[in-house]
Amino acid sequence: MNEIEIFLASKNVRPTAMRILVFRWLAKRKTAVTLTDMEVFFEKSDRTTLYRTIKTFEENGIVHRINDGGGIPKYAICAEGCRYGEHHDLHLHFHCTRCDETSCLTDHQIPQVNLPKGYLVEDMNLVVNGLCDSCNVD
Amino acid sequence: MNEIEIFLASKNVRPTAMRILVFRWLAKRKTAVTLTDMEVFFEKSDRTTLYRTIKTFEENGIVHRINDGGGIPKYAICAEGCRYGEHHDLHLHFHCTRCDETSCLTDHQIPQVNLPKGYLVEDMNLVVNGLCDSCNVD
DNA sequence: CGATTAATGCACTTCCATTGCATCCAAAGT
DNA sequence: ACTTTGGATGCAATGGAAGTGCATTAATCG
Repeated sequence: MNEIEIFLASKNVRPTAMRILVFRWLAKRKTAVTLTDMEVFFEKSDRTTLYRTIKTFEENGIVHRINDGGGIPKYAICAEGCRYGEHHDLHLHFHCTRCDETSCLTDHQIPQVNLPKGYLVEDMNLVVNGLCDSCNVD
Repeated sequence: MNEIEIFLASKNVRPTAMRILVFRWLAKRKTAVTLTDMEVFFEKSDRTTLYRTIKTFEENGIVHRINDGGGIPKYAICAEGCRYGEHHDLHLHFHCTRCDETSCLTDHQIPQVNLPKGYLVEDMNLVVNGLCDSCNVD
């Protein structure tokens, strides 16, 4: 078993060939991907399989889903220590309005916010829209 | 002309009967609504009309679109001084995971965030998930 | 009152997510 | 090695919601 197989197994995900391929591909990406991105790259395999693969990953704390406002969910590999329903990815997400790429700025935590009395925080999601460093070059 | 008609006209939106009804309804709501919510309430009128009504409102700074992570956009009336592409609604949004209602916490601004060099901010969207005061009553 | 422009309603298309079911594969027991 | 069993995969179909084209209606302006 290689590193990826061990990792998947440690997350209670059976390391099938497909899952290993998908994970390896995700790990190399610097920005979050949509299901359609996956479908384009893995043209040999079925959309449903990819859909369920990423869903399994999400449910087992391997990736987190990002909603950057575009309406289509994107996925990126989690930081360490995530579990389903208990993700530790309270970093902010940056969505570039020019290239439409969304990336995790894991070094940038979401600042503390105060809420009105009676409100209980479970999770937070901060998306910053603008120009990424690659596009901001006019 | 009543108050609503004057307001719509001031936003360069012709105050038709439909639009006045929709605006009045929106103004009474404490939480953001989906297109489907509107469709259910205004069962007499066509979905497309409601769709275009809310779109017109959005384009003219009357409502803002909220993406609470559920994938389905929601809408709420803007604070004063909004224009299209220049919304002043950098407040945070609270999404209750129990009742699925989303509300604007206009008193709570999004805290300042620092970004890596080269990144240009155009807009921000902070959604806090958790239990609202009504649901947090175990 | 007629002409012009915008708003509305209906039908249709499109885009994805999601599900049902049959098949395949791989692990676990015999 | 064979069988059994459950999960993984692939195909087909469903479903939900956004969006578009076009004909019709309503409203404004001269």
